[in-house]
Amino acid sequence: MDLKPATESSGAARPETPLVSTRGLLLKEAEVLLRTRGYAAFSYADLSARVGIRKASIHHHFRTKEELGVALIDAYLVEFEAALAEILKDEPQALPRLRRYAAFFTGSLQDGMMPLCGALSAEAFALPASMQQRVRHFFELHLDWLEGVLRDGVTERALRADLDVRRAAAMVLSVLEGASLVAWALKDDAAMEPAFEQAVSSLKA
Amino acid sequence: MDLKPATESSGAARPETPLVSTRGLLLKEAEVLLRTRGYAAFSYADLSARVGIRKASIHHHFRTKEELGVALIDAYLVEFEAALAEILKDEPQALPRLRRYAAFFTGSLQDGMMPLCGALSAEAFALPASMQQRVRHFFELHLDWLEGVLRDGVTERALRADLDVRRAAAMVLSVLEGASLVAWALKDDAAMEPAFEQAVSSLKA
DNA sequence: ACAGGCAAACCTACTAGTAGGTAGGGTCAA
DNA sequence: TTGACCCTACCTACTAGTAGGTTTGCCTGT
Repeated sequence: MDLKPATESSGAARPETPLVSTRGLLLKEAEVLLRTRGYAAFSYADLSARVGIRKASIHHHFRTKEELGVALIDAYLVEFEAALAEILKDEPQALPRLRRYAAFFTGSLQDGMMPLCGALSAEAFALPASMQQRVRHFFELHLDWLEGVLRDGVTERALRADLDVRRAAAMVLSVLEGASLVAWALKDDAAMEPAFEQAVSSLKA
Repeated sequence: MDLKPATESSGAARPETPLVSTRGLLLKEAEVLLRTRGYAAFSYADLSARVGIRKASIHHHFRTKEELGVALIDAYLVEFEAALAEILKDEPQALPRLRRYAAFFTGSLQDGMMPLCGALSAEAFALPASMQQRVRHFFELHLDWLEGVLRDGVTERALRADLDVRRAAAMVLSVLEGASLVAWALKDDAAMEPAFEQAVSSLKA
């Protein structure tokens, strides 16, 4: 169904990998559903309607819903780690790094979605163990990255010398996840950035 | 099934309201399910198993799941408003008031539950409209109350004179909801209170 | 160069199980 | 005798997942 731009000009080009793989489409649409409705509240029927293949065909790519969920988080995690690394490369200073980090959360909301792990956390207890484990790993990744950024900020004297970087990292992550949650429920993200800036002001030297 | 302590000593006492009404039990157990699994992921079957009446009998008390959900939030809201009023009565100062407020969130986690509206917010989009509306109202109640406490804190000179109280209120709510979410996913609430204190330190005079 | 094999990808048609909800009847206290 | 409360038995809609067949295109042997 229209995935290939025209019916054929066969011969010349490499034919194998399509521009967007069905698997990739499934992951993308499943992510949208997960980040708007939650894991329990989205179904293979929803997903099949969005992607344009039959429900049963999803099972060809992901044997179970759990496997889809796990693949989804794993794919997201890879992208996210790359994005975090890029921030470190682009921005030398702690405060601009934190603002770029915060932009992930504000950007999600502007796209009409919850942050992935924020969406998953609330129903963590009802999730398959393999997914719970990945959500935990994801948060620990955030906390480790933030801790590093904050530590650099202290040595660079942009942040308070007496800062407990682990606790401060937990605070930054919390305020952004929480602000996302509140903004999502209120359908109003105006308060997100100010809340973040207010919280970060407690870290400054 | 044992709801009434003994078979009867009829006559003397007012017999009408049993010590724990089935309706009350349903609300209580539904709240636990909602705050641990989420709205979509708990069922009338789960609830009936916990309360000890048949699934169909739940419909005698709550015609629909939505009606149960609404009643649950409304009941919670009444209790919560009373608790907030009591803080204002007991504690004259802003910072102790905020700490008592934060204790609602840490207390929830220690009881093994998410805060009610934190649990609901993530799947807000998938909720019936009547419940979405009440979640919004609940957050606005929080924000209004916090705003008042912070404003008093400013006049009492415990908090910074230049504080934007509305933004600061959003920050306090966010950090607590977010810290709950992270603690819930990590199954570790040790970082909650430090994160809160760190955030609040940005408000102090 | 063409036949045959093969596997990826998708389909229709189905399953068992569970979701929320309904119909109607029994019990018992006021 | 009414009505609150709870029951058994049932309904329809939908869930994730399965069985088995069709299409498509690449790879290989002759």
